[in-house]
Amino acid sequence: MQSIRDLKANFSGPPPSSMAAGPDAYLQGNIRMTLEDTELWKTFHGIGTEMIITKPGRRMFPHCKVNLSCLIPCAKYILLVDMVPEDGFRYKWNKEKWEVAGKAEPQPPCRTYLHPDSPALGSHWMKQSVSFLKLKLTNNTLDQHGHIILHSMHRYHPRFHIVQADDLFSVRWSVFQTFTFPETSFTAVTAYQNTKITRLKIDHNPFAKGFRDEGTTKKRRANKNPACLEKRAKISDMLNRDSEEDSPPDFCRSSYEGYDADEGDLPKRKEDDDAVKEERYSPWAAEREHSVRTDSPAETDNRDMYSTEQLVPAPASYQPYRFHEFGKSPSPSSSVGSSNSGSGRSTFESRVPDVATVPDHDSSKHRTHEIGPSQGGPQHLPGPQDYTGVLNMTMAQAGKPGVIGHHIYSPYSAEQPLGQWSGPGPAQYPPPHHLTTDYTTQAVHHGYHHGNMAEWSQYPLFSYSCW
DNA sequence: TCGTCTTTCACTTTTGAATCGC
DNA sequence: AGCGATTCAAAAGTGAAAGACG
Repeated sequence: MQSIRDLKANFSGPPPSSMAAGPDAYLQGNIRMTLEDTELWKTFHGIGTEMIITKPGRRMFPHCKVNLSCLIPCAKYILLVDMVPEDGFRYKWNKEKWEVAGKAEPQPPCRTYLHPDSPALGSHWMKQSVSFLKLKLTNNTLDQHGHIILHSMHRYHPRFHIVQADDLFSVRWSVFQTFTFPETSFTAVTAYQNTKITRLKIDHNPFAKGFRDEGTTKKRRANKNPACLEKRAKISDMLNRDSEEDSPPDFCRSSYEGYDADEGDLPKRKEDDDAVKEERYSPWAAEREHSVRTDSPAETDNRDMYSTEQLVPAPASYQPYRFHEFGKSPSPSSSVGSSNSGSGRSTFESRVPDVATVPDHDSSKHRTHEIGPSQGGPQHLPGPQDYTGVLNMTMAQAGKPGVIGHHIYSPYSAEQPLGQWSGPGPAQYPPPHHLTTDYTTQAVHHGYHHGNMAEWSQYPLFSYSCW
């Protein structure tokens, strides 16, 4: 097997898709990932997607659902998702648009969501769409449920990783392929700011059916609380006015208008989807135009922001953005490049070696160093990717003799109650549990790997710092 | 102290999985 | 064993109150 270090050289520049493959995985470079419900995502994105985050954790809506193809049917893959900050700013909703409100908070412990089916054969991943429905977002930095921790009023986008690996242990030796989709970026909030987003969510999320202004529910609500209906009418009226008259040029209108006109019939709107100009109508456009922050990534073309992430082949439904303008990517690794020296290393470039060559260091120590608020302030951009978390998950074997002294959650350890996670965290966060046992890669317990992988999906895989 | 912004919590409704009975 | 009805936990947004901050 080619050493990862050797591979590094291969990624000193934008790798052609064929090169995106790792050792023994030449096909990886051809992996295709397409986002499902892109129309819905684009509709939200056109307005400025917001995702509620709560202490107990909140699911995303729309939720991430992807299709994979060009995997090796008989090879095993692991699928992961993490959230990366779009930029180093905190935002506020002011007068119908988002504005920069200062520097971002120090990044909370970074967590990665492992798809419960992982690892699974390529054929398994390809036979149907892969849903991340159960992925939850929280603003609770003390969260012990493995939810992804985000800061409110900050912007993020999900990043999907697929790794060819027979088990979690071998992840560290594998090459990650990372995919991002511009339309999935969102602002984490504790309460919806944009009423249009609220409306969209209500009309598309089955669980929010009860709040729709139609059918029996409407009558019931009207009877119970006329004031509520009145308010809704107001909102509705406001929305209409928005789209009809003084809709600010910087504010999206087309997508929502179309939506309003044909409520709950998304597929039909597809025809009008050309109207969904994510760039042109996104509320973020306002920021790009009016924000005093000229250095805000928001000012760049949205597509560029993802370019460094893309190793994506070009799916019909979504054209990935390939490597260009590396330095502008909000992704941790690429940001590092731009912040450090402007070298503009691609995410992929940095990631590959990081994954495989990560030393068995004390990640908690490392972490404190990396994430701490002292790290040059909120604007400090993501540090080098530290994939020791991947090791952490392998640790899993909890309780098995072995390896690295990483702090990890161990569902198998009697000493550690389920729900304890172990992402090495910065000083301001609760100290991770320390396993009394160490691991070595040889300590892999095969039985474990074929056990309930789903349990691991709730625990941090990547302990790297995002900032 | 006051005002604004953000977060939290109780509430209502719907969904869907689990359970029970025929 | 299979099917339909029922139960209940989880998930959704609302709106008011509390908390944080300048």
